[in-house]
Amino acid sequence: MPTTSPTFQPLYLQIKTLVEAALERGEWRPGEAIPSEMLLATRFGVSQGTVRKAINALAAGNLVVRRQGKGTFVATHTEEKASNFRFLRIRRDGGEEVHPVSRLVDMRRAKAGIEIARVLDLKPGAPVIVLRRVLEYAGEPVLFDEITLPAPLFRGLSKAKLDAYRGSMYSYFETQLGVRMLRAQERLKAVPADRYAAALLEVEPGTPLLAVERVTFTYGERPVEHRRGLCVTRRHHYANDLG
Amino acid sequence: MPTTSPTFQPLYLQIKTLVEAALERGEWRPGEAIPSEMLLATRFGVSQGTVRKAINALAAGNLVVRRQGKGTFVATHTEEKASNFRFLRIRRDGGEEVHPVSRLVDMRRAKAGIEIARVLDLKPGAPVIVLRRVLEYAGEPVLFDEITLPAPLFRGLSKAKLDAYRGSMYSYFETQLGVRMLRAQERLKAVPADRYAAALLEVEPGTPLLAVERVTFTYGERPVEHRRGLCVTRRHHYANDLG
DNA sequence: CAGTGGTCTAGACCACATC
DNA sequence: ATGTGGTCTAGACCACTGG
Repeated sequence: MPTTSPTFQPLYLQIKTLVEAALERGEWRPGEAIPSEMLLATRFGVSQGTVRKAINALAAGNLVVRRQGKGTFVATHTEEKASNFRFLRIRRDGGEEVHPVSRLVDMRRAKAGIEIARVLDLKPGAPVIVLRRVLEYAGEPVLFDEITLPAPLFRGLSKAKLDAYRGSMYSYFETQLGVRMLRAQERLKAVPADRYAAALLEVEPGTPLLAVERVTFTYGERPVEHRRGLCVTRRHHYANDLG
Repeated sequence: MPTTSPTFQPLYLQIKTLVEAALERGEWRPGEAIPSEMLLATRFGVSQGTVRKAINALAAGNLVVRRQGKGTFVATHTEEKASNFRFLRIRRDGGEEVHPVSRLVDMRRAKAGIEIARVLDLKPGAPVIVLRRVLEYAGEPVLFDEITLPAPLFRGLSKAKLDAYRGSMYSYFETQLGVRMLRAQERLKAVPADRYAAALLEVEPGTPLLAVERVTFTYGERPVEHRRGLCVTRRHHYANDLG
């Protein structure tokens, strides 16, 4: 029954919160099916229709994926078609889809600067891990990323293991470290290539590059990654749909 | 009752198509309320719940806006909060929201080149209107747009009228010319400023600029605008959310 | 075949806005 | 008080998947 009160929240949103909490606590793993609507309905003591609305809301936020006839599954970065597409917006100009390959440049431990600390909600000087990598499309270096992660959350990350892993970086974080990337904010600018990026991306210093700054969030809107990408847009672009 | 057939389409989607057609034919004007769910249900001979699903689908595509207790309204570019925000992703770095001001540079008639013709689904050489304008944030030129429109659809467009109009360009198109912008695709690159853009944007030639190429669609996925923007990203950025 | 999500209905009631 | 969209329920049936 609905809770009538000044801070009214519909029942299906309360159910949504409960299921979301179960997801966060790992009751079902990424890729696994969650219980059927009927089971959840009896578990929470509401009708199937109410559970349906709750799950639809979760599906709208890409926390779960519905598949008719099969069930509802915890979203994962592991099996997304061609292992990409939810967060990577860089495309070839022509249209032919090419799977980029990631090449890890280096990895080191560092302390959070004041800006990184602010966006990751850390104390300045907190330990972080900094990864650098290059994405190559058809052998051509296109994107240079510098990725900053809070060290405690990503304990156990090693260059060797990441190098050996087949699959996307977010897939690795999810399956090996238990950190799930759910949502991200990006800010784009145009900047000239510095000497270091120019060398890695095989362009002249000063070449205009697309700078993509990303903050990625996990459950509870907690920021867990900062990423700065520099992209050569000679034969590639950043695609965006405005609905 | 549902139509059982090999090309099955649920009833609510059929209703959605009917309402969409009514919107396109202008049965209700932008900003106006459409009939209540009950009225539409009797009109189409289905239950209120089915109409609800149809309208929810339209609302998800931003064709209509639902307002509890008031009704469902045809989406409009005229009253969107602060007259912007659905398509303009350029923001000040700081965060203080500043309303940009549009300054029309020139307007001329031309013939579609091969590329423009392709994206606007016209024949090469078809008549188009080309607008150029600068967007200023707090008096500072930030974005230079070159906007190409199919001439027949935008008959009656004049520089004087556009100059005099208070409100966004899409609001003008919608209220004065009956062309509604519903959806857009954007492609972003980083490019060096040419001399002309550099002068208008008050930067040095060669300065990296964010190039935003947009194709905008109206009902039926028909492209009706091509736009190329060049943006100074010294104190501004392009904001994007990845869900 | 049984089980899943998806659709459709009818009715009751709630929250919000307006008069 | 009335009318709007929003929630909740219960039940029936449909479409899809897999054994």
